[in-house]
Amino acid sequence: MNTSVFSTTDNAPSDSGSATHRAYLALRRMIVVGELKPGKQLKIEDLRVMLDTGASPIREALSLLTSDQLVERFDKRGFRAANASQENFEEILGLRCSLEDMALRQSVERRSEDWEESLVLSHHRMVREPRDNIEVFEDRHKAFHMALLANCGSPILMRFCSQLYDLNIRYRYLAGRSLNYQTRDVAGEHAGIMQAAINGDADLASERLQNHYRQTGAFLTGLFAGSARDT
Amino acid sequence: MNTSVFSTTDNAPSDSGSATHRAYLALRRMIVVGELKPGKQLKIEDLRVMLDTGASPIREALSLLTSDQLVERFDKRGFRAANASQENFEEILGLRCSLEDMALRQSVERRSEDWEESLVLSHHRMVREPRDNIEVFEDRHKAFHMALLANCGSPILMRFCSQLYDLNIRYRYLAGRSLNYQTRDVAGEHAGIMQAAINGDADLASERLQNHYRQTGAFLTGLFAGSARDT
DNA sequence: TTGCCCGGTATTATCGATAATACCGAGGCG
DNA sequence: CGCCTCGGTATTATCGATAATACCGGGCAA
Repeated sequence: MNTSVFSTTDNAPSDSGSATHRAYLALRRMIVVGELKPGKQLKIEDLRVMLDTGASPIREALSLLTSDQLVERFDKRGFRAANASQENFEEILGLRCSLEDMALRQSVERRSEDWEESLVLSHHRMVREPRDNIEVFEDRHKAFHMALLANCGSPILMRFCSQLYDLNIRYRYLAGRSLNYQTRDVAGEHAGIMQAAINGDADLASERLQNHYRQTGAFLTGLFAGSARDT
Repeated sequence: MNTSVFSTTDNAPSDSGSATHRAYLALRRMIVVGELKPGKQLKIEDLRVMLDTGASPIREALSLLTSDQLVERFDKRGFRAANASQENFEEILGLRCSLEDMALRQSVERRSEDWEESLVLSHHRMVREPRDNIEVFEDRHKAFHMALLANCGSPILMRFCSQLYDLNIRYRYLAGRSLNYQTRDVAGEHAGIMQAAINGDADLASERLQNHYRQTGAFLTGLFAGSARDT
């Protein structure tokens, strides 16, 4: 299936791959961006109609998403979109910081020209992308962050990071894409991380990366306080 | 499905759960213990006959195993048991050391009476178990190691560790259960780790745990050198 | 009135059949 | 002689129907 670790929205034409793969991508997108709300029962029949496909691909896609932790399965009682909670969010944030720290340091340690170039490239693609289509911008954003880690030489670790990234970004969407990017100089943060990485300064790069995440994290955690939860 | 993180062989009666769940457990077992060799094509039809069930449960089980990294999926070309390689093994070993270190330290930091008791208990169950049925002993062994980490408070991290454990133990089976346990005082190592954990000495516990893993790791790596690979 | 039991209904899990696709080998062409 | 093309065959992917199961509400009894 999706051998590539990144990409929430595959760039291949939408008719590509199997029905299962299409369903997988579509459902993942819907969950990540919050079209399917946390805890929501995912009824096969509904989804089948919604995506205009058979029940089997849906089932299989949901199974796949289960292991991405985006869907929970209850034996004989169907599937649900994964629940969201502050604890869960903080767990994800913490793990992400730890694992990405690890991956980033390895990436830097083994840095090469190719890697540096891929960084510059993915960074450029991100900044070039206008913000009017949030979803594709977020794709670029993920691509950039994954590129930072991609040189770590550990596919499994990459996979974990990618998963965590998706779990995390979901909270960003859930929180509504309100403020956040406004006051901070996010672009500057990105550039700073990249520079440190290219310069081979793992400590600095990692520190900047962690700050980058924790700031967004603190912001989101704040929202949890006075949140009108809708089920 | 399997909400419990551990347990390779579920202890519930074998007819429990859905056909999918049964297939999942059975296939996982077969792959982990090496009955299905790395790289082997997993033909739906064969497995269907072997496990005496329908094709759908098999497909779904294979999908699930895909995300456990025990099965690889090739779109339109079916499934295979995951490949094994020295790099892969070393990657797993390294990640395992890092992640379990993290989890163990958190566990120790938050230690409680309940947790200490669960340690003693799972340890006892392991040592009590005679070695004549390797598979159930390995279950106990895993249970013990997972119990060490279980107090870390991070389900996702636990899941990762569990996955890595399975991936790793597979190599142990692949290497043949030859020597290994002979010369070393494995029992002593286990007890030592547990003691340090209970005493709240995270550094010592982690160090012992790492040694525990790396020794087995070095042993297995050695085997890779003069190995007659059978495909 | 309150609690329990029993059907009806909705939904999932599973199966068997069909359609789509890839792999392999034989034969033809350059 | 080697390469390419064209079926034949094996295998997968998908569908539609059926069986199994859980959820909900009405009716009965205490």
